[in-house]
Amino acid sequence: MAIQGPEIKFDGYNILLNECVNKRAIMEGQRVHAHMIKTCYLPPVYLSTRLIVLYAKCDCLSYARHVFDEMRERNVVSWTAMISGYSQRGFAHDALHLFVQMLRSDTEPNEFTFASVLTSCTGVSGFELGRQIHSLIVKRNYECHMFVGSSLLDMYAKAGRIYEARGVFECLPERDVVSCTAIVSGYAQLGLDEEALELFRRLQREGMSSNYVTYASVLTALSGLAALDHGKQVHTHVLRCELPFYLVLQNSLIDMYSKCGNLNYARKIFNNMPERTVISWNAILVGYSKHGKGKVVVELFKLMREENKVKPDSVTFLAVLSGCSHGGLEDKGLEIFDEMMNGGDGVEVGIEHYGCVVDLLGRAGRVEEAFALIKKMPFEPTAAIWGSLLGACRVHSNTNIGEFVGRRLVEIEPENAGNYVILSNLYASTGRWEDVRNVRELMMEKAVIKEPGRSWIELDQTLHTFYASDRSHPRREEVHSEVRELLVKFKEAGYVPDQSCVLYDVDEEQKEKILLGHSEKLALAFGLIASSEGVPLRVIKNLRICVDCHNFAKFVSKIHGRQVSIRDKNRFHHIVGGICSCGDYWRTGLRVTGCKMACFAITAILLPVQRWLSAAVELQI
DNA sequence: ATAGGGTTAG
Repeated sequence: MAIQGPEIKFDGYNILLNECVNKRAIMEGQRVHAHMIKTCYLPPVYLSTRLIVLYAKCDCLSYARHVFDEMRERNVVSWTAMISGYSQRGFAHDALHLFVQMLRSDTEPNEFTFASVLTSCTGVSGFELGRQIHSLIVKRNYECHMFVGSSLLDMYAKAGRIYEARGVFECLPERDVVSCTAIVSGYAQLGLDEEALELFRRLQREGMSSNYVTYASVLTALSGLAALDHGKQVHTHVLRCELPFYLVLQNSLIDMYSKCGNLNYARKIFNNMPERTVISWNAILVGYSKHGKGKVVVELFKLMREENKVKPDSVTFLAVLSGCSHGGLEDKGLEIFDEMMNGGDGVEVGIEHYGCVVDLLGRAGRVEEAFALIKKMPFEPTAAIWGSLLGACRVHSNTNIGEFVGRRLVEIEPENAGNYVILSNLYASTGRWEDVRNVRELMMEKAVIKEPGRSWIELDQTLHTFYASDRSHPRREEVHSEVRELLVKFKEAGYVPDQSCVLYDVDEEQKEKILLGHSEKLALAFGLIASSEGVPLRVIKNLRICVDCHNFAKFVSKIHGRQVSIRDKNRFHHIVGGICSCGDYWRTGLRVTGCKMACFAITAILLPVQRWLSAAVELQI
């Protein structure tokens, strides 16, 4: 590009800068900038604003800010350009700070400003501020503006206030792909998977259009439910649509297939990708890690480093470390952690990484070392980290450290009933009945049960959901009598109920009844009666599976010759012939009984027409 | 001249 001379007019600069913005040509932009400074002492507001946009888009925020600070006057557009520069690059604090300064300077924000600044109010911490900004928006009558509305509802959703988000959405006079996607993904990101899918289906019926972002969100919800058949439907559908940014969808599909228990599909998609981002690698690594395939995780990670096209990030290390932990590769995990500590790949060691290593050491029975690591790490240990160590103390019967950790946990996380259970079982194992009573009393006083236990199984494209002691399923009578029959059969084969996870202080018989009501037993029993012999059973559980149900599942696999896979909150358990891929190591889960019941069935994610189309296409993987 | 939704981890 040739710059003619000092006689060039302002609109000439404008055209040049416009080109630079479109091409993200930072070098050329800087030349134009330098030329401008030479020819005019202070450029007009709109030219400086163009420069701000250019620098912000090219990730040179400090240059952008410099231009902004040097401006002799600013208008709403220049303020907004700078604020959205910060917002889009993730500098939420700077964006908000500047927004407040803008208000102080008596510049009236417009719909562009609000849409942009709300992006920086994400998370629970930004929520209060977000609400204040909401009131400004209401006063200025921007609430029904499509861009502002989508941003606003997204802010509420990300702060966990889904009802407020839905309220904003319902008030929008018009809807488009973005606002619809925002609300669907809001539900999905909060783990309200059925709600997300139900809303998606309703909006589809009402004529919403979808793009790759929409399908990515739908796949998130399907991953959460492990709804494999529906996931395949969406897969065939997006293949037919030939959507742009297919890479993002491939990332989602890798995650979906691995969370639905189908690692082979996930791997095929990964292998066939023409290009991969760090998210693609992370998704497949996490997949293998959750399935306990530590060796594959390590091999893939090696490949990733050798290929050297994509840099590992902190999530990569999380996946690799937890892969080593679940796969029983302690030494390899420690080696990788060492490399991290020595700054090998330039990834900062975060508290989550320490958490993985604590888990890994604890699992290997190296409880003292795990404890020592917690004490010397430069972070305040979280409840999750103490909890992981407590689990290790339980498995490896380390009463000394266990007692210390248990007391600590009960202090910092008094609402979590699971902690009291482990602590009291620990006391019980050494005959300290007085302490057992005290802990139980404390539990009754302080603990709250947050999430009811729940399991589901997918058969013939329908998700059958069971809550603890469920009596709502249409075939409940059959299911319950099947569980009772299984109990008798399994006992003859050597099954002994393990009551250590039962919270309540009741007699043996009562405890056995509670155990039998556990939702995964109901789902397994239903799977046995509702599917043909030899069909593998795939059960998903929202919490961690308990020792007893794990054992029960082993008997299902052994006596009935079924492959059983159970995905719990933490990982997959693949059980064949009575042996589980997890090697019988996990932290105890918390059970709840007598809660509300429901039976949720979705039979199709896409509209009938699209379903018919999908059925005609073979999956191209 | 300035604007909104998404994919991995926790």
